[in-house]
Amino acid sequence: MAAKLSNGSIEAIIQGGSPDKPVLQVISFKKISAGGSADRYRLLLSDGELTYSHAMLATQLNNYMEDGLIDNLCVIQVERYLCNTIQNDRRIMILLDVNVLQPGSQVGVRIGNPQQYKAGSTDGGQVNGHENTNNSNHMQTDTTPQQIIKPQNNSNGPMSTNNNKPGYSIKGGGAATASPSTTRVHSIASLTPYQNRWRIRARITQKSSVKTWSNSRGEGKLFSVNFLDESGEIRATGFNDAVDKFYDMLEVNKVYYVSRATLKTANKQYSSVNNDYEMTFNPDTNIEICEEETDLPTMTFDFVQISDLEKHQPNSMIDIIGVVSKCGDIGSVVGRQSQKEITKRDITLVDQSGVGVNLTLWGNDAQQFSGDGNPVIAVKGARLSDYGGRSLSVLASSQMIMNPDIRESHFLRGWYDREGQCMNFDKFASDGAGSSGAGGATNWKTFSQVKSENLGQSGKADFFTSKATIVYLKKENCMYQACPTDQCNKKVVDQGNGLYRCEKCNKEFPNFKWRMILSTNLADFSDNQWATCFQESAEMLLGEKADVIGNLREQDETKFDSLFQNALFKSFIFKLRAKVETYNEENRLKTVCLSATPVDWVQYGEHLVKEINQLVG
DNA sequence: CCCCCCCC
Repeated sequence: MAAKLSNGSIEAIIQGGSPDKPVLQVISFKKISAGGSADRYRLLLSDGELTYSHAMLATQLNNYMEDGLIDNLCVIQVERYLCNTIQNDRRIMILLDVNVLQPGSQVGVRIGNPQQYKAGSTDGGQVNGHENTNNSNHMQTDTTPQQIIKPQNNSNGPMSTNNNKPGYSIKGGGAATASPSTTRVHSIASLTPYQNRWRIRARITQKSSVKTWSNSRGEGKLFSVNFLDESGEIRATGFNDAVDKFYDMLEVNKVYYVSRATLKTANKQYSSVNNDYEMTFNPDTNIEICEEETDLPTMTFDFVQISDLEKHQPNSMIDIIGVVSKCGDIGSVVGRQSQKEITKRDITLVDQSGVGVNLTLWGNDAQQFSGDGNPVIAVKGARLSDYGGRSLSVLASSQMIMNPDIRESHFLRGWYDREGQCMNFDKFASDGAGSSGAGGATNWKTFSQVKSENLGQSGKADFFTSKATIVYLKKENCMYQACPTDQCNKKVVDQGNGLYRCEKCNKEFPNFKWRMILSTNLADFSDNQWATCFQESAEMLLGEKADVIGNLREQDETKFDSLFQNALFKSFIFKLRAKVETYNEENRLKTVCLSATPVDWVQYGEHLVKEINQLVG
């Protein structure tokens, strides 16, 4: 006794109608992997009369596939759906909420004798699209949220959610289901640069302040907002005139109709928003506030499990959730570029994958943070770095939420209180070779890898560790007379009267201290690399303290020279920092040695064994 | 057309 399918509903939907909660059969499905981002599922649906292959499951329902709730030949009732026109007038149906009425194993057969849907002239040749999945851009986008926090429409507090029950399907909010206003708008997930007539209805989840810029390409001001609907999210940016036109009118949490903005490919490196495209407001862009009640979500996450962070590219943006197992003290660092002091705090996040990761908070976030009670922290748009194997940083553009009222958070709370708090957690790259103290952060690279992987070329510094041999040391100008004041290493001016003047301290001293800046060419089996060693690492290479070396230079040139001779062809473990810097409009890679330590051959051997084992598989 | 987010 198979369920009765809603005959004719597919044709109705494709032709713009909105039949209520159609009952359909899933003939087959196909997982579409989108290179690193979340999977999407494409379904071949039947209403008993027609089959239709341009149907996608919203990714927040992916668990229906992963848990086997939807299988071949099962019968579903589609509680909520969208149907959008994409390029070439093809219609794509996105299933937003479904109920499985009968599993495929119970149904066992194709119900009725459905024929492939054939549109008029516009859809020609695409009826077999189910087996031919890579021909449409929409199939490869990954714009739908994994987790959705519903708007605060009841009394459960500010993070109220309707989806923290098992399965967490999104329930349509009564009147909003298939109402004319929802069917006439496009879903964010369906937007591409290749179509020009669309309108979305979406909630603003984040709004930046107005920022001005000035560089070689010009100057101006801009702001950006994130839009979110049931299908996904997109970032939109307004420049100059668009700032004046839209900045004040757009408010966080309010819902707007947007049309006629420019769509372009998003630069994922800078975006925490899960969309291949982004929007730029242009003079034609129309934005209107939507005053009606909507059931649009307020926030989405696409969480990465901590143990999976290694699968993601360093410097990318990810969403993370974990329990604060350790909360470091507040500290401060001086920015290399800005020379400004900034406060920071390192905390450790853990999850049920059994791995812990460092998360760095900056400025106000660091100051205000308290780890009391081991809270759950969710961060949308944290920056992933490969320091220490993997670590995370909360940016100004990130959204950090303490104890969010979502399913994952409740799960982690229960797990941590029950067992997590007693567990020992793995760390990334706990490969201890080359580290003396607790740090242990080791990102091993050969010099040929440094080049082939373009380390330091991204505009950000890259840190790595190499075992290398000194093949050349540049003796000239490797030392200077520096201000004797603690902390101040400014070069002093010899006044010729036995006094040395420091311009920075604006003081004269009867003495100075020797400081070193030593250029060295390092080699490993794969390539060689110039690096600059300052005081401590230079002392390590030469095997003497800087003040001794300085005095030798003045008093015993033979011994001074022999220090350099003896250092040649010695090997060390080098921690290096590489970054492209610009001198006279010329870019070159600058590599600075942060530390040099004698090779611990046992540890280094263990590291090599590990690498060999990894190569073997 | 921004895209800096800091330290090891």
